[in-house]
Amino acid sequence: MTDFSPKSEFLRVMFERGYVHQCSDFAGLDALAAKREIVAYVGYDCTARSLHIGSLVSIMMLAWLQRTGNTPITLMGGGTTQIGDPSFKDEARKLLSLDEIEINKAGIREVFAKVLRFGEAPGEARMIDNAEWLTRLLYLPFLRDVGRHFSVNRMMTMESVRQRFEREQEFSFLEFNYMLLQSYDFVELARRHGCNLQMGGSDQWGNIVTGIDLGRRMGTHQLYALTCPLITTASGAKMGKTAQGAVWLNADMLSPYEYWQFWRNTEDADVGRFLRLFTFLPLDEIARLAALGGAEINEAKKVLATEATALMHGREAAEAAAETARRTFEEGRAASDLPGIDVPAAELATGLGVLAAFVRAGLVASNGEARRQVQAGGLRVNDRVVTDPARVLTAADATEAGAIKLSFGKKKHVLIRPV
RNA sequence: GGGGGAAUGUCCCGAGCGGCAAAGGGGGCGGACUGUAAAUCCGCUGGCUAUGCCUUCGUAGGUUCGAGUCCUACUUCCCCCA
Repeated sequence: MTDFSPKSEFLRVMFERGYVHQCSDFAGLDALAAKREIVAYVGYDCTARSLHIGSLVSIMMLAWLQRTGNTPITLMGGGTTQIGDPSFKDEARKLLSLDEIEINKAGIREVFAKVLRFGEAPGEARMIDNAEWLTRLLYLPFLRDVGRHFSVNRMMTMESVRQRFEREQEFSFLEFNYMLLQSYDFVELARRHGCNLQMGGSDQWGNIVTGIDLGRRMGTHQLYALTCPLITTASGAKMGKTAQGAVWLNADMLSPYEYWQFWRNTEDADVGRFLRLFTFLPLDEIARLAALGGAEINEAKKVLATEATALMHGREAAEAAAETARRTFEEGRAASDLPGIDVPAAELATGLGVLAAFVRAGLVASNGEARRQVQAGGLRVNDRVVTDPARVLTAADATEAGAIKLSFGKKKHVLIRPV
């Protein structure tokens, strides 16, 4: 794989930027890409109201695919989500109701229009839902047409599920069918839309090549697999976890400001790699930024944060987030567009306990935690460390900007606005 | 079908001779040092109207002044024999 030098622009970008983990046939895929004839899909199950940055690598792959003249398909898993992918899972996830799936699907759809151009013409992206065909399958015909091509023996030896069997953990027949459905999706997309490539995370390798196999047995054109590596941070942690949980892509789940902050806090050693994976900046520019040493690397992190945020939330929101961060961290002022909560003026008039205020702002989970943080010196009001847990906030604490700034640690700030 | 073991702080692992808000890790959070980084060191890591009160150890009962700890039944999981 390392000595392969691609002729097509698409594969060249994939290699240069670090998107490639495994491919079923580099040369074959390269030939298709050179003719700009790739029609590639990535499937997204509707397990939450928004995708998180775990899905971002594959979204970027689709974006590059389109930018290099090929055709992307985003497949919503309206059908497969009703089953749940067992790959590399310790236990079955709980079944989602059809209503939940619909809500999630609606939330997830939004993100793709930001990096892909949709339409009907060649080279324009399609959005398809596998519920379209999966919900209409008839059991016996499906078993006879598709099921007969699957070897249970072989499926049980697949890496993605082997642990489940080895540990003798429950593996339901429902889950067992996921692989059949995903494989069938690939065939269906090949037939309906001329799809010839499925991309995804490295954990999807088994499911994807099984689909290629099914295609061959069911007489489609040649299908291909291309997977990207699972992204971890330089210090080995799974990427995309914050105190609040996952790093969501939708603004209603995680504000652009917080999203910007996530990227801003990237480890030094990851800056170059993340710039290549998560921005469209040219490689020479990235090389220059990644070469910055010592404190100067912070400039590169700001570029990363702003570019990555602009991709998901728009240039304007990204610049605003950058500016808020600059005022907050570099000037130590209370930028007015920090996250904030409204508190009735009447309540402030009678006095609001600091502990309760921090809980209300969502910075700490309980009064008890707030109390402990006071002892640790982790809470500040208008940049002054809180030392007295009995302290009461009143309207007099509002600064000239008209708000009270609560800080938890060095990085989390919330404004209390009297209304 | 028979025999033996296990379920602990709702993030995970895990100690716990009847006095336990319950050892120790990991993870997470805060503080110090830095550069909003990493590494390192220190602290915290049930709730509350808080020198006290309330709720936690698979579920439901029982013994006891007092139960995570003992007894009974049930649930789930693991191991051995058949």
